[in-house]
Amino acid sequence: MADITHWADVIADEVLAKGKKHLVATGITPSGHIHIGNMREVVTADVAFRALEDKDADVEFIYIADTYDPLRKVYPFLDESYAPHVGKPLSEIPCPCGNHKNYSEHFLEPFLAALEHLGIHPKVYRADELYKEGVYVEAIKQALVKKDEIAAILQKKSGKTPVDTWNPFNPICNDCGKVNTTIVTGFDLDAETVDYECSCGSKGTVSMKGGGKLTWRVDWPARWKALGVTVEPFGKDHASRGGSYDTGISIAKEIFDYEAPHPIVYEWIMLGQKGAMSSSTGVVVSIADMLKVVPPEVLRYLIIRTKPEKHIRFDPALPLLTLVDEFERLHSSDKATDYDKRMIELSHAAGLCHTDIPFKHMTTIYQVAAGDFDKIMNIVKRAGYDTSSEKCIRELVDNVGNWLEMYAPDNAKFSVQEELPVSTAQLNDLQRAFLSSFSAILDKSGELNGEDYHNLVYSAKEAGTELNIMIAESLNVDAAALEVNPKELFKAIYVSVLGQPSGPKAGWFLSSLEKDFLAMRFKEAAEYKP
RNA sequence: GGGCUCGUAGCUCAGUCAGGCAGAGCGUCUGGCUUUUAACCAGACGGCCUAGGGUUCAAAUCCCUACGAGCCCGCCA
Repeated sequence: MADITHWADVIADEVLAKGKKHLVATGITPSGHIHIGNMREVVTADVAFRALEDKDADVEFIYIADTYDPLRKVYPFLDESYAPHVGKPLSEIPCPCGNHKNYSEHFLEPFLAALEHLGIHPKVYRADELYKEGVYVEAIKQALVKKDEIAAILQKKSGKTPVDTWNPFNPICNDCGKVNTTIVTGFDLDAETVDYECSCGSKGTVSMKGGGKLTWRVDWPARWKALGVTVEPFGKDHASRGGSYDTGISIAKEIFDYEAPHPIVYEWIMLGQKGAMSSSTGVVVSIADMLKVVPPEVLRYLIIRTKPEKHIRFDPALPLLTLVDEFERLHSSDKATDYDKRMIELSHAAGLCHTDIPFKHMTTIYQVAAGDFDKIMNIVKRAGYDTSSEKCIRELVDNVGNWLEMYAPDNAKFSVQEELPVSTAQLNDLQRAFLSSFSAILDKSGELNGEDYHNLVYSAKEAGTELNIMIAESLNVDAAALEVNPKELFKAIYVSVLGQPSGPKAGWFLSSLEKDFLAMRFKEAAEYKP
């Protein structure tokens, strides 16, 4: 298929058909750890933003943290001391670790840091500040005045009859501090105040500036109007008929006289085989954890390669490596199509450095070197990779080390066995003859580099070499009749050292180990009879 | 009880909007690299496009129905 347009560019075209000036908005409630499911929203918004920029639209990009939402419950990661705070706005609750200004900042700070790494730079707003600054005052007034109209819209669209004390505005109780336990008893448009009664027994008056918030379904369209939002991605939870986007369209138009933003509905990210990512089920991979393991561009690519309305199946184990691989190939491929190039372009996160060492390959180097950076650098140099930027290599090494520790499946790991592996019992006579001869040669030779080792192993099959003659003698056959398959020899090496039939490139691998250790180990293996 | 999205090679997915020969990567297999088994290169294998019906000269693509997967609304309006 020729001329495949990336979804971001399709969206940009659709949006541009409506006008030239745009505001892309995204918002997340920082009620808990912000995970890579949430990341989809932000990356989706950023990609739409970039696509619009590329088409010379007059476009801005904002992120609104819903810091004024109430704490819904005591989440599993919170202790019971949070029970009295349930119902209070997140921005008014103490920080779990004590190092941040409040509860929402605790979760927001690492997330904003992650955004930087991902090359996403929206203008950041906090809902509590917007309310306190009075940005919502006009909307609150209209909502209070048109309360019944709003109720009618909600009833018609979502099919639910509101209770008679319902009000689009929820005052924050002056005494108990909760936002979901109050009812509105009156308001004064000139003084910009609202009267309330709270289930805690308190009665009082609050300001429209920071004294309460609009209920979510009204808050959202009010925000569109107040800030001028024209494009916004949101999860499918808001997207169904009767859902908050659906009611938002009507409320925006009929109450606030505003056209709802262009929707970008996205699906959830499924974690491995475990189902949807969700804080409540504990199926979560935080963005911070992912950034320890892969470059930010790969995370962007994960989101970008899939259309928003499709699930993304994400598995941080081996499939993640495949993803990294795919990205690296695409990045350096000269066969990339325009579509591929566009994806790479959109994946780009500024200020990053690249090495030409494949991630997958580094997992081997890392384990051969047992994580020792100097050894890793030696191996990398010997292999002829670009070592001009040690910093880049170190970043890669850190990622790989974390991946091995956090997500690598056992079959991707190997380790040099302390004791002779029992599987050496399976070695055949040729393999034993090879190992004992190999060991003897190692004993009397000087230091060998990777290539030496490599050549030495292959010399076994060439008539007239020392190793070839020794093997023939050991097997008591004529050297001319000796047939040697190097594959078998390599297998013998891996089994003796790692206890498994395959392993990393033999030359480098052996040269990274102590020669004396190898000589002894191969001798033991050759003689081992259970 | 309603609604939304998805279903294409062993795996992950493009292609569906705008109908025109069934695609890519990974994996597997084979071969090459005068031979670094997790490097690299080339090739091959691999499909009832979930199923059934309809529209059409022509359907993975549009329409209807069923099945499967995931999710949402109804509770916090």
